[in-house]
Amino acid sequence: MDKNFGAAEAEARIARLWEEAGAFRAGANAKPGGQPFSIVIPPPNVTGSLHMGHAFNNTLQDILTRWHRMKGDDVLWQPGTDHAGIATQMVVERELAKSNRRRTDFTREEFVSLVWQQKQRSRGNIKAQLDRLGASCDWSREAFTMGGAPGDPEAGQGPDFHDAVLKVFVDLYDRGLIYRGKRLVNWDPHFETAISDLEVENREVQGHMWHFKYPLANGATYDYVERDADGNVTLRETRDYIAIATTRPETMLGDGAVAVHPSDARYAPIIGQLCEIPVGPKAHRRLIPIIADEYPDPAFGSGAVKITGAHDFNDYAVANRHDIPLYALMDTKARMRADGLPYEESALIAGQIARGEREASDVSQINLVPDEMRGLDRLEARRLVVSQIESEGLAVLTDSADGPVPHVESKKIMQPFGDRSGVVIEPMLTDQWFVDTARIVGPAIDAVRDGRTRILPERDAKTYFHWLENIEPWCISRQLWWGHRIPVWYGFDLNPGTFRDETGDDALDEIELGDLLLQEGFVGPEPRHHCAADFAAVADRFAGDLAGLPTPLNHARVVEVAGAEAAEDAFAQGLADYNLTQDPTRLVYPVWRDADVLDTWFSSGLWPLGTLGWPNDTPELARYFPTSVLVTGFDIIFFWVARMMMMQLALVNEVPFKTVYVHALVRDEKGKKMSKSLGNVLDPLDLIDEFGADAVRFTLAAMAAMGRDLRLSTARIQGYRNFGTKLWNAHRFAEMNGVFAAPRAPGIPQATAPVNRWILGETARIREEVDAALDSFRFDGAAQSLHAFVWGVVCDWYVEFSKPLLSGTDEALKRETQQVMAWVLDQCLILMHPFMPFITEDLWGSTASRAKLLVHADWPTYAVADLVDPAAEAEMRWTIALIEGVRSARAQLNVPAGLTVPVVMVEADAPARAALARNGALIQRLARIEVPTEGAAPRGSLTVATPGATFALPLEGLIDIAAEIARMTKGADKAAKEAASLRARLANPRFVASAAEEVVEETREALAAREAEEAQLRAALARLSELS
RNA sequence: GGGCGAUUAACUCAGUGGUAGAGUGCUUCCUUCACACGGAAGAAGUCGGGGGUUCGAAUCCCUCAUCGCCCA
Repeated sequence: MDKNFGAAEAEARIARLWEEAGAFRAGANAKPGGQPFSIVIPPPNVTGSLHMGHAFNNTLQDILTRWHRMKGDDVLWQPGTDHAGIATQMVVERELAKSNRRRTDFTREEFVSLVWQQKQRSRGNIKAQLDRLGASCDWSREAFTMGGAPGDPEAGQGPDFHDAVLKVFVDLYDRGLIYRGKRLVNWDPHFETAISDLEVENREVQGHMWHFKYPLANGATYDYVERDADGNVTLRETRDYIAIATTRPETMLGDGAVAVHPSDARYAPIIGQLCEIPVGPKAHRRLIPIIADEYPDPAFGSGAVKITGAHDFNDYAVANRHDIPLYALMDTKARMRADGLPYEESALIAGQIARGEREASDVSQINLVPDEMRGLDRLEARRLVVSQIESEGLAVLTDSADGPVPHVESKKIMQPFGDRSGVVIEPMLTDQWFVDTARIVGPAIDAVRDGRTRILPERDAKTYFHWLENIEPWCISRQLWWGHRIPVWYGFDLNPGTFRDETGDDALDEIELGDLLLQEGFVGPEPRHHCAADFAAVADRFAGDLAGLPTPLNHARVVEVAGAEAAEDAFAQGLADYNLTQDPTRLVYPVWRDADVLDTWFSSGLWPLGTLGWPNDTPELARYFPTSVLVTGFDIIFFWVARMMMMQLALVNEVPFKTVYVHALVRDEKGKKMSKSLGNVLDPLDLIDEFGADAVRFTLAAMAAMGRDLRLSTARIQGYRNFGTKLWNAHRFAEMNGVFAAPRAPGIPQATAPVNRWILGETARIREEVDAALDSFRFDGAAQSLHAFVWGVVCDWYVEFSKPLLSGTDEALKRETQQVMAWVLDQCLILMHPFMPFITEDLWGSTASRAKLLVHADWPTYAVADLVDPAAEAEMRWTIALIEGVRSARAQLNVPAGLTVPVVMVEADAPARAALARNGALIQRLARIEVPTEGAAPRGSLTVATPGATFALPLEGLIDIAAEIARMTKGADKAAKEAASLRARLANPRFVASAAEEVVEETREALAAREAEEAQLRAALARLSELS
């Protein structure tokens, strides 16, 4: 054997071994009747690459997966990737940009096909990276959240996710759980799409707060009075304006009201009055009402807030409460609108609405952006608005060194940014599709409350509840090209009105057609829409809609066109053709499909069901659903976990998983969250290259304390790489000593020597510890126990103890030790395998001929009760104490390390004598002493005290008596101090009365031991002081 | 502003009622026939401050301070 494990060479070789054996296939190594154990991987972004968070996440899943597989459970770890709408579209657009091309240079179909090609190119990344990590997922079942969608070159090879997603949309739509509405949504002006509030990152940035005056209508005035906390008047003046503060002056153009708090006495006199927005051409200044609402904070700014319902979420709520119109000011790129009615006309209509002279029904054509600002960027418009107000003297002034100046505060403000685009998000009034989450959230809350799904750590259940209990409608439409296109088609809302086919000839002549088409309301203002999984189904619905129309319009052929404009043309063309030919087959009813796609999370919300083949009734679905465990980061509890819970419960009325293990984040060395936009992402492959996958995995597991972020340091990884080497060299030692060559009986070896009986017991302890830790998802506990056992027990002690036995002359003892060591090392490999799969599999294969790969080895079930021999354990503890005592004394007194010294047993009780007799060989070797003789302590000797015995190392002349006195005094003092503390505790009657009996007993024993130790050391000290 | 969490050895972190632990680093010694990615022996913490509950508190409660995260 080499001195080190060659990770780079071995990892690839072993991965191939597993692959060729189909070792990770669903159900591999399952015992007859094995319990199902299933995990779905949190699907990584298909065009992405794995960062440390993924490495962490997948290491934990793999540990659980390998552990259960070895236990003989029927295991499935389901892998796959996510189509990641915006992110993937962005990757392709960025690629195109390199050759100066844009998405819009292509048709939608062409572009989507480019994305599929990109997906083909990059999806191997994820698998290759997971393979490097040793992730034992069943790649034969790889799934993709857009599998089977139009254009998928691999359609039919995996689960048809597209089918499932559309089915769910249609199902929820039919149940009234999905609706379309014009709502204020977060709009990303870079990607020109709506995004959900979870995709918005609120960041504090440096901003400004401007203070402006809104003059009261018709020059009205009021007494403005400010009071201090005691009610004393601190300011009284007559004002003809109301002051507002804003961080976004450009939105003033769309103001619909000024709001004050109903309790705010300062403004009570003017509630209900009108005031003037101080921007825009003077001739068409708009008046807006001053209203009372709970929203404004009287203590903030002036206490008065301008209400711009179409551009702020808080204002939107106020506007809805007070029926204030929502005037949109910006286009999809967040530039000031240039469409709609001219400013003058818009201002006029808005004024009529404000005065109650006109209904505020559809205000979308009203564009209150003054002509000179139309098309400007929002920030340019802001500058213009500010300068206009200031030049007109309507800014609130404040004193400065140069006299009064406009009051502009520099302050930190919270601003929303798109988490992908990084641009400032604009609240935007648009038509979108929503899931009525309030109606499906109940079962998701109940399932966790009643324990059908358990969230670990428990604290994260609070986050889950908090979010679900305050859930907002979920905007699921995205204005993208890459994604599941919404299965909704639109067509004109045609109404026969009062038209009758007077001629009764089931045909329409030119006059009749004219009567029909020109009558008011023939085409309704909003298109009709129908939802179905495909065009054929939806065409039937539209055909049904046409039934009420006069013949032959009621038999118009439903055809699909690109959009509303194409539909107008097609419809007109059909009518014209019919009119010319009277051939009813020329009549068409054109419909067009919704251009939007679904939020990626809508499809990944189906992940557990969809990957298992739902809606088909597959054997895997029956076997592995609900899944056993979901392992995921806390940052997507809302995004994903909660939505999966809601969706699976809404669809099949079952929870998607029984346990959710929520892990913390892997942070960078500064404790910052790793993110693509920050560019501080670490590549786990670099670490694997440097230290090996086993070391990286073990480190992550050892640091996986529940609910706490981990900061990865390479020093720690290196430490666990060394740990792997340690394990390796223990095997190398065993090989050199014939351990693997010796004949072996199956099962747990019989042992007679205390050292062998002892290590069997220690192995049983560690097996129980590891199982208990993994049962409770304490990955760190399991890793640390294994580390302490393999290094601290097996390598430090058992291997050392074995040396004199393996090289000794007692052949029976030698054979026994070889067999026990072979077994113990096998147990190390088995128990370590879920954590360090590569090195253990390699050693497993190279140290014996095996019936099965280690990945399929049987996980042990032996217990402490079966294997621990208390007598052997006590004896070995004593042996270790003696060796450590001798070593410590030697080292502290600078006895040369290589020198074998004589030893005299000064006193010893029966157990100590027995232990010495049975373990003399190991003690002599490890402590470097000669065969002990019995007698009084010679002059000038070192003293070593163990429970029940005192030994002396006669080293007169070699040692410094004063140093020995100091050492002994220190030891005696320490024992005395501890004894005193124990004595005090036992002297307290309330301790004896109220503490558990075994605690009291332990304390008594500890006291006795300390007292005995002190006595031994004092006696030795007395002898020493005679010398000096 | 609301919520959650953290504060333990020089560093990174375990440890939820019974004598303070790990990895790395540090000191001294050892190239002893598994391993220098090693061995042996050490030094090192008033467990953030204060108060309380308890026979007993790093651990439970209160409070303060500092830091972090999430939400507004």
